[in-house]
Amino acid sequence: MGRSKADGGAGVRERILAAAGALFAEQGYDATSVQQVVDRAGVTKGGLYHYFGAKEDLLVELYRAVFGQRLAALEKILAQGRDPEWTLRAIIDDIVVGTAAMMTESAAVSRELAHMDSDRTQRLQADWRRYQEAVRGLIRDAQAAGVFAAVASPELVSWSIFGVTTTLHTWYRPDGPQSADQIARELADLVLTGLTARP
Amino acid sequence: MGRSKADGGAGVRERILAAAGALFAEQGYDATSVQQVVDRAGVTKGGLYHYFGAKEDLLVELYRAVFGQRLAALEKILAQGRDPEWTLRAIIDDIVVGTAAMMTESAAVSRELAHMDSDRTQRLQADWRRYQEAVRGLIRDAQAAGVFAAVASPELVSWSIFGVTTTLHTWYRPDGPQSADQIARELADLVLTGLTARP
DNA sequence: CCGTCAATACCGACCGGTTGGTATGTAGCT
DNA sequence: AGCTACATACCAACCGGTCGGTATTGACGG
Repeated sequence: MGRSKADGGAGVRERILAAAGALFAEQGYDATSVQQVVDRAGVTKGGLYHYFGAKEDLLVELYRAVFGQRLAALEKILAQGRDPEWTLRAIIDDIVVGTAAMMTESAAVSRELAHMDSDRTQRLQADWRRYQEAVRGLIRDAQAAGVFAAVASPELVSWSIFGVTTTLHTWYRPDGPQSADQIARELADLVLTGLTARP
Repeated sequence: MGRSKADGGAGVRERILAAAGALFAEQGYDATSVQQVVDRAGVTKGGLYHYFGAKEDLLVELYRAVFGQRLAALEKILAQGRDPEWTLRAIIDDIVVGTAAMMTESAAVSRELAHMDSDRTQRLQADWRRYQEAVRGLIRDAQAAGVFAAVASPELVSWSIFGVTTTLHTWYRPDGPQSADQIARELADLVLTGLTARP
């Protein structure tokens, strides 16, 4: 069995992560056994535990892959210092398109995030809360400045946005009638029309 | 009357269901063992399997308790035959307040619904889809009649509403600053302002 | 009012199978 | 020789579910 190079093209570590992401998205974290992951990745358990210390590390790594990009994009958007309407639209666009681009991994992470509470995941959840607080702050400031109407609290608005993206995997299909760009634009239109409508 | 052991006064069946709902919400369905459920309910495994045929039946029962009420309320609202704005507002109010009133059970169900695929649960998911289709149809008709603006597709609007409610458990606290009524009103305001704003 | 019997409610030890994780081995490169 | 990168074999713990048994209840004949 000469399988040393040019196997699936990707490295073993990446194959394991991809298999884990797909299986977690399909069946859930707990319902997926380590054996299933290594079978799909075409390696053995020894191989997996060579690269990862525990099953939970797979989830953490997936989380980093998905969320690290979002956080980096957010800071880039905020750094531009543009008006609230443009900024919120850019955030919505990034989170929808970015989530759609890594659908399986995002689905796994958003579905399973809640039942991790070990020390390591604590930090990741803190990052996620920081992201949300940035969005809420943006809305709060714009409402205080009179740019956005106070139809709804910053909390409610931000949760509407995140609610759509965390449940995106239950209805979005890459080959469906609506593209990710379209969804992002519609969501931004709905939210921003609500926030900027004149009485 | 002869209660043998210290209990909450409720029947064994109800105690088991309540314990299961709480544990599923806290840890997830797969991560919760039958042993944990019976420990919290103060009974034994034999007792649980006297009332329920399988672990999955607990989820199904919980689902019925949560969703049956929503479906009944929807039909009552639609039966009134009022205008789309009033109807959509009533639906949003019911789903938010109703979900908040059974927070732990709703959290368990909405989180775990995705990875059930046995025959019995298939039917329940069909009911859920019917609920969604009713909301989408309402929006679609109102948009066609010119009552609602076409800022966003019926699908996107409906998913915004359901996205908030299925993620409600991650941020709503009964003793928090915002009551369920307030959240419902704000969500309805945000959505309906977006849908009825004049250009 | 009592004794009997059958049904119901519940117990707890137990089962086969699966789980996450590990100890040990080895092939190839440096 | 020593290190990395995996494979193989294996384990203790735990899983959902079963089963033979007991305590409690209620209907009924006498």
